[in-house]
Amino acid sequence: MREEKEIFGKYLSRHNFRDTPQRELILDVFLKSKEHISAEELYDIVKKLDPSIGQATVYRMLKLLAEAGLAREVDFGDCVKRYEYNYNQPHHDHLICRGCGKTVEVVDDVIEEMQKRVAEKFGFELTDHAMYLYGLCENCRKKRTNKFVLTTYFVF
Amino acid sequence: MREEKEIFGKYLSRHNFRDTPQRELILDVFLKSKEHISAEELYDIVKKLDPSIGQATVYRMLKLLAEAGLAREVDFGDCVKRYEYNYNQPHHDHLICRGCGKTVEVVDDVIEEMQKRVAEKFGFELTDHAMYLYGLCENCRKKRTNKFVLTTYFVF
DNA sequence: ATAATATTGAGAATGATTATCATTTTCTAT
DNA sequence: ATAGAAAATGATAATCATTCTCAATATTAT
Repeated sequence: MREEKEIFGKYLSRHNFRDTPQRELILDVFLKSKEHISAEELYDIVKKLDPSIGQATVYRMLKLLAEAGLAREVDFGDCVKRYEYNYNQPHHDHLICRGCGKTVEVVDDVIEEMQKRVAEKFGFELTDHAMYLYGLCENCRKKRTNKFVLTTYFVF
Repeated sequence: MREEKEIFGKYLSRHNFRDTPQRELILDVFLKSKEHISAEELYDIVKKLDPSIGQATVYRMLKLLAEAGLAREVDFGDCVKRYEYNYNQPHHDHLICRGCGKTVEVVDDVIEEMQKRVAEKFGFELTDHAMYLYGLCENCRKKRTNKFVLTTYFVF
């Protein structure tokens, strides 16, 4: 936590950006937040602690955090940008349940390696990737079996 | 082309949806379109052929096509829904150049298999996935090398 | 043909995000 | 410490893709 603040502080001074109480508060809240927080969700928490903070500042701050390498943008396909803590965290992708929305962080070295090779096969140098695996978790599979044995579309 | 229209026709009658000239025109244009077309792009073509067609109809039609299995939704991360032709097309993912936006359709059996296994490892039954590999194509790499030898961020 | 119902087009509404801009705050050089 | 330059803020308007609403129209089964 202290370390992250230092990193952010260095990022600010390196870019001639300024250290403000708003940024400090938002950083605090972000570091304590649960994974995959959206700007709106973060703003809801922040404004309880300081109602004078505007939501534009929260949006701006999340962008800064991503640029500083402390946050990573994730997109579960609903067109809402979510941010997860990214400092000293190993890279991972996401497994998401189509039934209940539960997410699991996953990583597989073979996949990572093959991605690099596929890119190279087409003359690309891989910079990054987005991989989201969608499925049904155990619970939701049980629900489906009981209620809709013949259903082919998963609509709960 | 005839086959796709039949499939769509069956889809309509199966759901008690109606066959309208608007739907026929939009289907025609979609089938002739190049890959990864957005609703807006499709609408631009359609309205040249029949200016009386509203854009809501195009949006509605793309949703129908996806439900009928003729189109597949793809999302390159810019929050614009794009649709690609999906009938009798083998599944594939996308490799996208961060420099110029060029896309390549790719598929790798090892990755596909490992995705299934990863999901199973966590008790999930994989239903589908989204995988986008981002990188720099050969051309854009050359540009970068020439102009910004020491740059670590790829901003063209 | 008719009735029932689906579809349409225009425009309003939405929802997340960004831009604008006057005001306030921070930093740096004195 | 303080002034002056530059950056940040908050309120609000704007944006953009998409969806909704609804009255008018078109399609289909009878």
